[in-house]
Amino acid sequence: MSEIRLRFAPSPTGFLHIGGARTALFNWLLARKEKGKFILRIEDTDVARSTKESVDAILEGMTWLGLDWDEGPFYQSDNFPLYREYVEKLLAAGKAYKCYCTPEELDRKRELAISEGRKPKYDGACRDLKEERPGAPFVVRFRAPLEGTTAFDDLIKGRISFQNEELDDLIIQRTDGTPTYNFTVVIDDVSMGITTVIRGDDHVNNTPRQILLYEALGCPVPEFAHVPMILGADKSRLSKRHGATSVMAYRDMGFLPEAMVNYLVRLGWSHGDEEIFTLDELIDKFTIEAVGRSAGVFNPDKLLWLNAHYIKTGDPERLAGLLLPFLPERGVDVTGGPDLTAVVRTLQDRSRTMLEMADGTVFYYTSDFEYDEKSVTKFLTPAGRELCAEVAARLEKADDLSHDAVAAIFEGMCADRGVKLKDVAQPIRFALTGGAPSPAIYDVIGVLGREESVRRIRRALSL
RNA sequence: GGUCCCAUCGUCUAGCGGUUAGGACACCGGCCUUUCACGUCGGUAACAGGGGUUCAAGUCCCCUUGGGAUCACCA
Repeated sequence: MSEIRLRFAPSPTGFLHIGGARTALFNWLLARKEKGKFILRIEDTDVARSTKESVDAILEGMTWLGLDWDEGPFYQSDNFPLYREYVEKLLAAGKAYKCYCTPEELDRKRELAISEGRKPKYDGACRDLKEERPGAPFVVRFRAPLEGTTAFDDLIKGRISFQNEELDDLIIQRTDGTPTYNFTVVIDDVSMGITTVIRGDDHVNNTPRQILLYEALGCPVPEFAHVPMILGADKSRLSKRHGATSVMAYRDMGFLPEAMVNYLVRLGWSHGDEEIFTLDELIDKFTIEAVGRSAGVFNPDKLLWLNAHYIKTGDPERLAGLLLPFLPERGVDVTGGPDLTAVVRTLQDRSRTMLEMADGTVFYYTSDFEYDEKSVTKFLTPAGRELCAEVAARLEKADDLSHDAVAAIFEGMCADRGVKLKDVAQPIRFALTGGAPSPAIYDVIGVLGREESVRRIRRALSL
């Protein structure tokens, strides 16, 4: 069997959004699984709406998710001569014809049809025109069959069929000579040798027209797989009012790409009871047939849970690197402070996003924070002060600040003084962190180091 | 409105004729505990409705209802 060739073909009119990313992911996974090719094509025939910024944003999003492409990016705007050639070919074969109807005329007919309760499809006024009208502006329409049915076996949805009479003669070339979408996709998918088209659900209605075009061109029809839409909590199409829809916005909100990939793939696809998948596992286990047929609601809570999981189990060093961009805006400067990787280790279990983790780093790198007055009286009671002073003294003599060693110091003190751990840990936590929820206090001391820990305790005691 | 698609806990889903309808997120309890978390144990919660087919239907068929997509010289 020949190599499978798939493509992701976004139009560069905005950033890479959640839905597009999932479509790209499914294409990529199948390509990797079947050892085929994954091709990136930019659909920028709408010159007015397409921007370079959007192209960059889409590539950035793909790269962030780890979806690399084997060929491209190709730009449809580079293929205009090719499309023109095919239009001529169809025209010469009588499979397309020139239509001189003006947009105004068409609008009028459409309105009329709707008001009379008829289908608003092209009436075929120019379909059988005997002669050309030199100099007159025209569009080129595809001569679609009037009867019969066009059907295909969707890899996800099963057999879908349409009555040809429902389809009208679509415009393949505009008055200005530029080609239209339904035509360019077909030409490109043919010329790029695409064997399988995985795309959004919103394209099912375009599929029969495209199949007819393949047939008119005498080209093999690819397989189709239409992936269901992603909806917001109110079951309407996912949009800004449901929250961020840009993939990169999630990076900026402190999400890890592996969490996003894992979430996206599980939205509409499953493998038994499994929830957590690495990219490699996905390549191994993914099948397009297992993708569900119904639309799914985007659930930020579950994404958050996955993100927490990947932060918890992630490599601290890598996380430290990813954390860096979030620190300046919090006034955190790691130079001269505790080792960031060590800091990350204490925060992994309690951070659901890198943003939360970044917040958690602040006290480590702020040695002159303010102590809240109310809390001072709450934690630094006479007894608390006494205990803190002794901890400082014992810490000063300690040469090992490993978790176990610090634990031994605290436990030893509790035994000597006959107090509960809580009685000493809480005042110390307050002295070291300013009272914020913090990682385990033994670890905080270990990360802060002896000098800084003692200094902070003495400073609190001086209040 | 026409056409097309879809329908299991609130959400993502398992189920592919015979199950106490399973898992996950969220939620609610217990435990753990130096704060906050993590973790752990347990709990609430679903086959949209109606007809068939069958010894047997969440699973197959039809209808109803509900939801979504699409009907451009946009992609």
